[in-house]
Order: sequence, then structure tokens, then C-alpha cells
Amino acid sequence: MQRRGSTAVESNTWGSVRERLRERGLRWTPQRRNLVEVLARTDGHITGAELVARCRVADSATTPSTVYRTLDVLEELGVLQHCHGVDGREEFHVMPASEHGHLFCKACGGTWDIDDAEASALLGALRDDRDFVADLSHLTVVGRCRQCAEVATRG
Amino acid sequence: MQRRGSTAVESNTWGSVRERLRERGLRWTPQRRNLVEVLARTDGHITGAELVARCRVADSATTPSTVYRTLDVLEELGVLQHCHGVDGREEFHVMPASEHGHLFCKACGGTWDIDDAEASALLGALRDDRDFVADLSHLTVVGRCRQCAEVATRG
DNA sequence: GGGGTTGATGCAACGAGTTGCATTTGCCAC
DNA sequence: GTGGCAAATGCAACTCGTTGCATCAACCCC
Ligand SMILES: [Mn+2]
Ligand SMILES: [Mn+2]
Ligand SMILES: [Zn+2]
Ligand SMILES: [Zn+2]
Repeated sequence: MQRRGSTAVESNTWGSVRERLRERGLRWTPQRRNLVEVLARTDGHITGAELVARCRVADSATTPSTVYRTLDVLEELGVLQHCHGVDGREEFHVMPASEHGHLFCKACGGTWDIDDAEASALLGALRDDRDFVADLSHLTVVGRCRQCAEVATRG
Repeated sequence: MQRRGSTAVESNTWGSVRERLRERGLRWTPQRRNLVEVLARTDGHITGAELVARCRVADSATTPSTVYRTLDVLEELGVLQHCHGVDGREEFHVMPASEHGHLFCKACGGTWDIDDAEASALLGALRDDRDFVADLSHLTVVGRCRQCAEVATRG
């Protein structure tokens, strides 16, 4: 089986992006291919600025506006999600092992995942009381962790 | 009782700002006084950019960096808090009637407050399970409200 | 393969916010 | 009132991200 130049992207989700775009009358361009290849090699959380930098490795002519617009499109396609870091900046989730929210300690900068079970207390209450379906993967909770609370109390 | 030029700010919290600054060795400047006067006239949520604009009404020479730095100081003094709008931008709470979190519908842009009782489900779980003290006033939950969920299902 | 449609790109200008640094000034002690 | 110290200001430069618009090119149809 011979490998042609334009078929390097694989791995379920990413391999289907071209098709998902076409279904909506959208186009598969070299710039989008470059970004998708970068995303396919990434996991965890990553900012737009960092994605621009990584795209520039393969294509030094990469333009921020194109990357940000493509990220919007990929999120609409549902192959990507974002949340907000403790400073409010967008961070993109690339293929999380499982859906999760985010817990930040504003004192030590520590960060933890909030899983479905843990979040169901709030999310379930909102759903039952208001029929409001909250987005766990977009959730960021900020506060003070055990260690930092202890330090503050002792101080 | 004669009113002197520098005693216009009143109303409990705002009137005490000068004193709170001095306790920490910080200074009461015309720029800070202007911002505090603007804040005393404001309620609800407001962005930094909007506060800069309002400060400029009284002092057209207002500089953004000074305003943003003063907002940081006021937040450290505890006379101000911020949360994040649906786009992640900081919004300052000025004297809320009661502490609350924020609920956003990403479809219709609707927004609601989350009160203490409603949030205690999640916040209590985090406290019990992890000794994590979450900050309700910083909390923003995004999702889809009842009406928007119905529309999506029907469509 | 060639042509036309329309979505995508690149660019330039802009807005929001941050930071380092030289200068100014509030505040306190005398 | 005067002087000195340290905090605050203003400015310029910068980062990150967004938007309008002219140009380009992916895709579809023949
Ligand atoms: Mn914040
Ligand atoms: Mn968001
Ligand atoms: Zn901590
Ligand atoms: Zn809605």
C-alpha cells in the first residue's frame, strides 16, 4: 500500500475531519490540514497562541486569524472543545480521556480534573430545578485547596 | 457641617477604602479616588474597559494601566470581586446584594444568578471530598437553558 | 482538464489588557 | 513647611485575539 502525500492524518476523529467539513460545504485546505495534524499529535489543554506556534513549525507562514477561525469551525464540528484557564483565556481540550471539568487553586496554582460523578451534584441540581443542561467540559471552579487553606489558617 | 472637597465618597465600604489602603502602606491618589467614585455609582457586573471609559468622563487623562492596577489592589483589599463572562473576560462585581455564581445559556445568551443554596450541591461536595473551598462569586456555568434545549430537540 | 461559485486566506487595523521603566508624588518624620 | 523614601503613575512596547475586506483557491459540474 503506497502512501500518498495527502493521507497522513489518521486516528478515527481526525481522519474524519475532511469528510465532516465536506458534508457542510466547507473546504479542506493546506492550512486546516496543518492544524489538524498538530492537534492529532497533541493531548491535554492547549491555548490558541501555542497552537499557532506549533503550526508555524511546519508552515512558517501560518496566520493567527486563520488558526483561530479554524478552531471555531472544528469546535462547531464537535471534534474539539474549549474551557477557560484560571485567567479566563481559552484552552482547547484535545481528545480528553473522559469528559471533565476543571478545578484551580488560586493560591498555589494547582489544578485537578472534576469527573462526571463529582460534578453531578451541581449539574444534576441545575438540570432538575431549571432544566438547564450544563456543559461539564467548559466548567472551571476556582478556590483554595486543602494545603493552601491550612497555610492561610495557620498564618 | 461644611463639605470639604476631598470627602465626597461615602457609603460604608467605599468610604473606608482610603483607610484600608493606608493600613497597608498604600496611597490615596486622585486616580484612585476617581475610580472609587465611579465604582460607588455602579452596581451589577462591569468590565475593566467600561470602567476606564467611565473614569474618563471625570478625568479624560485616565490611563488604562492605572485603572487595571487599581482594580487589582481593590480586589486584594476585598472591596471588589471579579468573575468571568461567557467569553472569559473579567467582569467586576460591585457590591452584589448577595454572593452568587453565574449561569449562561450559550444558545440564547440568557444569564441567571446561582445562589448559595443552589450551588451548595457542588461546592459542598468539593469541600467534603477534597477540603477544597470554592469561590462561588467566581463561578460561571455555561450550558443550554430549557427553552433552547426544547428548540434544539424539536428542530 | 477548464470555469465558476463561494468559502478561506492573508493582511492591516483595531481592542483589551499587561509589563518594564523612568518620572512623579503621596505620605510621614522632623 | 521641608525633605526623603517608596509607592503610583504614565508611557511605550508588547501579546493575544478579533474583524472587515480584497484576493485566492477548493470544490463541483460539465
Ligand atoms: Mn478569574
Ligand atoms: Mn467559553
Ligand atoms: Zn493550593
Ligand atoms: Zn437559552
